[in-house]
Amino acid sequence: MDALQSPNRNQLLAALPEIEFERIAPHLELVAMPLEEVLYESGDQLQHVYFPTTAIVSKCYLMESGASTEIVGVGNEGVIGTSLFMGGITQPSRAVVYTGGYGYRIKAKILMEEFDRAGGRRAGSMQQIILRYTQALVTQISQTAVCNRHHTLEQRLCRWLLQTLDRSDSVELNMTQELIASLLGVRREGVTEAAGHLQEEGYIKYRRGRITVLNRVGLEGRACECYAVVKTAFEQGFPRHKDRKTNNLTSKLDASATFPKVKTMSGGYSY
Amino acid sequence: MDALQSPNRNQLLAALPEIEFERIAPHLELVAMPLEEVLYESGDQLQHVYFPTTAIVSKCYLMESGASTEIVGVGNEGVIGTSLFMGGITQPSRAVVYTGGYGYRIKAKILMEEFDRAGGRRAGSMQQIILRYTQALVTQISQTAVCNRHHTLEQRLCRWLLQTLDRSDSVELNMTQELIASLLGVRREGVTEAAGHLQEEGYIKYRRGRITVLNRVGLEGRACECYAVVKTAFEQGFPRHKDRKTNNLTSKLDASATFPKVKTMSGGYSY
DNA sequence: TTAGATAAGTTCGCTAGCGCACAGAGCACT
DNA sequence: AGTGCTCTGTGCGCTAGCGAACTTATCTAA
Repeated sequence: MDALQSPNRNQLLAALPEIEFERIAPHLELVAMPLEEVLYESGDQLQHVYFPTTAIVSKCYLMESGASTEIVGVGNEGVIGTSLFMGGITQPSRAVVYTGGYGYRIKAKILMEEFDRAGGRRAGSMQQIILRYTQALVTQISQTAVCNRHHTLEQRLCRWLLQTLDRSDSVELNMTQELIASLLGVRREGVTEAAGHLQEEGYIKYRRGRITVLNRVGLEGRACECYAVVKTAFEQGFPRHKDRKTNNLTSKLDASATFPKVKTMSGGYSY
Repeated sequence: MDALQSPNRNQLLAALPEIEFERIAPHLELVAMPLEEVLYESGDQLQHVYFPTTAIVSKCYLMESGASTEIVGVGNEGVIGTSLFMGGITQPSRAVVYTGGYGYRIKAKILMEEFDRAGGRRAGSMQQIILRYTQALVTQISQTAVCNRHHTLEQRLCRWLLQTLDRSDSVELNMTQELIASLLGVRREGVTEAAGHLQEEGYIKYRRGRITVLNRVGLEGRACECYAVVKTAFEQGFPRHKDRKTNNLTSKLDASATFPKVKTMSGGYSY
């Protein structure tokens, strides 16, 4: 199996103890998550929960005016479908893939059983992990609220690029300014201007739908405090860990072999 | 006991089934929550969890610049301290009382035990209620993010007034424009202008630290869609319910008799 | 190689909201 | 009645970001 497509590539699955992982492994299904795919619409009941490995997903709110804004992004550090565990209430947001890639999905019902499974008097590992992630999610969304109110377009762009970079395994991001603008909830021209500025200073290189980050540290200096706050919150909830070895994988996982390999640097994820 | 100071006044406590409520009742402690009191600072480990009855609390993020913005408000519809249940990770926000009143608090450890208590294979009621509330909280924070990005000061002010009104039991709110401005994350003068405008149109009356809402429906018309979105999300998670009768209350609860009564209309809460 | 499409860059007038400075207005306490 | 303090109102110049219309660059496919 391609190591990049191992479930371990998703940090939440990787954080699961062996026993719990083995229990759900037969139900994990590797799926392609192409650009623009909508995982769920606002108000949908969730059928599946997604653990991205290389794909990056955005939860967006679609305004009455037709405009759309990202509330939070989810990559291999997280899971899409937390509202399922929170009582199955629907959400007023949609989930869209904005960087095509792969991920594992699992039927909502099955994962829900694992979530409710208690270990003695305490909650099970799945529950612990999901709740911890949800807390990090809350921090991230909160910071977005603050950021939208107080920081400039350029600062927010830097933060967003860094977060996307952290979820990616390359310094090249494939996305148009139009797409970035719609996620940041600003004009496309605004992104052109800010990105042009960053380009002048040599932090990034922009070429028709492809950004190359040349100076990551520089970007961090230009981003607002929000980037660091979110990153810290995540690291607090999920301290660095060693990867679990993926032996004894069951049949369904081997389906990954049938998927085309994705060429990437095998860079570490540091979000 | 003053009905207004009954634990039932908090909607989450009221939603607890009798058995679960009785179990935690001896540990509930009625406390005064005066204006400006800080329940916890950014980064604190939580010692208590608070269920407001008449007080209203704001979770704020304090920026490096010294400015502060509200992330979400919590009144008798909710609870302060959800991060405790999410793995005990600290939050980068502080909780401050912005409308003085009362609430019940309970030691974190005790409530945590109740949270982890499973009913058979399924989660207990406390867990269900807290998680549902957390989901509503996420929606609310998300909407704040959207709102901060797209809506005008006046729209946000209307939304904020309505939400505060929903958590209150009167059409009179005691708060200065300065306070409102710091919660909305805008200039005081901006609030003066927007509030003055609403006053001209007869929606509200403003007099030195005291707002009277004269035309609630009018305000709803001026608010952005965010108000309705959040309200709907909350009603979906917590459909209207009948109040549980509060018989068999234990000793500690009677401590309420020693607190001064708060004069209010006995208006219904409709948030 | 050329045509068409899509992405990125540029310009211009406009507005919401900021920062600052200051002028009244209401309340509390002597 | 007066003093002082805190709140509210107003004016002015300034900036970030918007909306719209347009040009230029780059990629793709016939």
